[in-house]
Amino acid sequence: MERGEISVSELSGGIDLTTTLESGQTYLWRRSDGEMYQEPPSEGCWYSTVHDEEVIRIRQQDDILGWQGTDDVVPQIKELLRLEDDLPAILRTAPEDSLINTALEYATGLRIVNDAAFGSTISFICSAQMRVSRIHRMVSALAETYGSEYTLNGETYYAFPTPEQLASASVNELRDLKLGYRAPYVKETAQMVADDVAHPAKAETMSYESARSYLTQFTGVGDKVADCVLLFSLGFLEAVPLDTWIRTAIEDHYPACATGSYASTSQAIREQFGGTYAGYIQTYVFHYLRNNG
DNA sequence: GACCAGGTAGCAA
DNA sequence: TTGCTACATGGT
Repeated sequence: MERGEISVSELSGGIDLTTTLESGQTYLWRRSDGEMYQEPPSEGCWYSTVHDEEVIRIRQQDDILGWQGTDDVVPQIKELLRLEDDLPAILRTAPEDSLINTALEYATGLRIVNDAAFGSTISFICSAQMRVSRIHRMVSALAETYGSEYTLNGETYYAFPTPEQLASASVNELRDLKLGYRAPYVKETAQMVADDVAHPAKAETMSYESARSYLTQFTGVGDKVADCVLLFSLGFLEAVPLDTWIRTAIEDHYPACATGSYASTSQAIREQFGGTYAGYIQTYVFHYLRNNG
């Protein structure tokens, strides 16, 4: 096992690891002291994931990010947590208003994540009409049931299943994991990727609008889920997913942006949030609203 | 017991 | 195109 440290003060804008990993962007990490979201992490507990066949553990203690891995996983951590993003420069592109100012202050150190595309896609298919803690439970169940096992320092970790592994599941098995009506969506999308009909990662090099449209060919992926995948796994930082929270915020704070269709409302709020990094701003606002109603 | 949660597919007009 | 409605499940 390798281990090491990353100095938080060397990151532009720093990071708050718990806020970043428990703000409903990613469901591919787990906490060593039990369930996420309910209570703050206990002192010294770790977050873990399996990425590209390597176990990654990370924790934050004040100004230090401690990490452990099957190898030197610093490059993977930098990529997954977007540690190279210049946070102050990004947040300066946001317009000044009371909601945004409050949200930016509330979630200091929040970074957008960069999950693997397939796991992100399935996670957000599962997210339909579901609270974040339950999405996390569903995704964890998928990993433990169909994912490959990895060992680090005597502990077992589960990778998110490959498309082939997930496509081997029956709809009834997925329903037993409490996926509900999302079960056939997950099955069909996994099958499409396994059969190489299409792959979410292929959207990465497209224009934003084309990429969103491309992703909606997967069963269970509509405009909103597509925007989540674009923002949280494919680097489209302008994507603004219109979920129930953001729609409420639009009605309350930016009524002029509520222009009817998803596409036009999305474009209006994207411009309202400053364009290029609108998705970053959206995630701060979402996190603030979800925790403060 | 309603109501709601990071919605989407299918179908009618 | 736009506007319904059904769809699972668990927490408040």
